[in-house]
Amino acid sequence: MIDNLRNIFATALKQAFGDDIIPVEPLVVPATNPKFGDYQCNVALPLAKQLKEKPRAIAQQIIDKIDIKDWGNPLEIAGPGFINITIKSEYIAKQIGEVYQDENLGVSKINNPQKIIIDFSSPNIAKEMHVGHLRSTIIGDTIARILEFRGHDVLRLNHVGDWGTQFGMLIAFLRLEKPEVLTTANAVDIGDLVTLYKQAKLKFDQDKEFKETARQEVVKLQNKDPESIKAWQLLCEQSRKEFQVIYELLNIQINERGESFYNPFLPDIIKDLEDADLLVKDDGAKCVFLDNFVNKKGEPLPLIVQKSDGGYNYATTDLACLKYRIQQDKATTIIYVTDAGQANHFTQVFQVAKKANFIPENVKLVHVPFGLVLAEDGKKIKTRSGETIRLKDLLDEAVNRAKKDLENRLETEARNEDENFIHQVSQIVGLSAVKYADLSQNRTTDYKFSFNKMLALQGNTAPYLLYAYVRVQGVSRKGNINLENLNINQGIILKEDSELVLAKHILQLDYIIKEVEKDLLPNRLCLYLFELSQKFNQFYDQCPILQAEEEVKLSRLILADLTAKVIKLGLSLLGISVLERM
RNA sequence: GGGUGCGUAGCUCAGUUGGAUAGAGCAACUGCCUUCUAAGCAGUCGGCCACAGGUUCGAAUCCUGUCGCACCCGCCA
Repeated sequence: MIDNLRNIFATALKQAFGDDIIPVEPLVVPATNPKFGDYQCNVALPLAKQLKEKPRAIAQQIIDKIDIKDWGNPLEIAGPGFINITIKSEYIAKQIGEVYQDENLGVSKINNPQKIIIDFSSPNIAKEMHVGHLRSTIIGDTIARILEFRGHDVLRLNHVGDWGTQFGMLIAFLRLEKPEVLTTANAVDIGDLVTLYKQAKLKFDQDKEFKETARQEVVKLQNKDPESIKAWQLLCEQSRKEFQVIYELLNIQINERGESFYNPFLPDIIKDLEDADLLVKDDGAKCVFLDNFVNKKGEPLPLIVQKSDGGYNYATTDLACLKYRIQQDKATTIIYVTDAGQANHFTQVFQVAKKANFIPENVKLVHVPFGLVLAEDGKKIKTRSGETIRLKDLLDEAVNRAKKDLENRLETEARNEDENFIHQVSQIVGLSAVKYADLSQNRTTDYKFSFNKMLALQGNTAPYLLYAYVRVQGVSRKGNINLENLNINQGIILKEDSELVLAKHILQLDYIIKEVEKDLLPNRLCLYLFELSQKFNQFYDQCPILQAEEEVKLSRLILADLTAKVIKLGLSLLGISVLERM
């Protein structure tokens, strides 16, 4: 819809002022206020300077070139020179019919699909996933789903922390304390592993002799000592299984390709940087000096790519990663979903990669940063004893609370439901509440985590959206109507205000999805779905469906069913499933 | 000290990239269930958009400065 309008206005602009006109983007946007119509074109104001004419006169000349009678009411010039566009309700009705029959609900596929890598989640081996991994995991997943839906070729990569000095430490410790862990699968669970890790760290910091053993263990690992590699693989396997539990709970698809994958390519990176004349030895470490990054004294800051002991660090891995993803995976867009604290790191790595000519013109590197999850008091989220909260515990609590809410409601409403129903509903409500609460915030800022707010049945929450969907299914059950078999041929009738408002909102799905694809802000999709649910509830309140006369009833059923379809699609893009009853 | 981000209603947050009288939700208060799930709807109350300048037809949005908060800053990731 909006694309059509933009084309119409672009053509009109050229007809009125010639091809040389410098276009102002965007040409058409949804109206900021319903009283200004459905869409508006604001270009006359900025063009005033360029054309040396009055804005209202410019607006008039644009209007004169537009033939509107098929789809809109006469265009109006308002205020200093805004052009207000109102779409005829017959045209809206026609569009609704088309969207209803389109399997993608009017969202077109992209013309030039890209190969996109999304790097997200990325927990560390031998550690448990905690709240900190929540945002990366679900934001990354949502972005992947949206880009896939638009037709891109998406590769989801889990850049797990599966390498580094800490493994030497852990393996050395286990050799002493729990050797069976290193030779048998499933000898400990992850919780114990985390405890052992902490003990190892303690010993590492206190015991000089142990520290040396740990160092030697790193060397053995790096030299591919079979016994050490075997131990390392067992540890990874153990963690992997634990991650999988979370991913299945959250319905996350992701391919593991950890840091260790890039080990063989690290020496080449140093060589590349050397060949590009970028490498400088400083204090024994090999570095690349950066532009626009200075230390306290105003001297350029280095990016260290090889430590003085010969070891590589994460900057090196990230460079190898970039090179591999571009050359081997043929990625044209690479997206990193990490916390905002790593913004500096990525600017630095991207800068060096560009200097080293790793990044061709057509490749886009995108850091998608997000803020922290805070406790309700605005401080860092922690358990009472001051430890980080395990992601598993957090999700379990959400589900348990959802279950309690449900059981309370069943009691007050004197409803009887079986165990299976209660389990399924609380599972979906609890998990979707956590996901939705996160995704509905603008990801760039920190947000306060509140079970009460996310599980609330009113407001911009998952349960509110789920309920709107359930209401439609309720109508179909009550009326004994199969929504799959509605006869669309009769056409849609939009007479009541709330019908028209709902219909117009449905038609914006296409625009919203494209906006989210562009700026990678899932909260905009959430807001759209929330407003959709609100508009549906208003319609539901004001327009009886089943009691209406036959033609109107069919039309309203289609509108309700289409709303449900949009909610279902929208939520699926957020990684959330719907319920038939709740 | 330098860098980045943030500061919007009592609370939690939007604000479509510079557009019209700044919007939601929660909380508080008032109405609406013999009618498709009231888990809803309608309404009232609530603002110096941190502060001060500047840019222009027009600023919560862009620039400069000040204050406050958070995060990052050479061999961890």
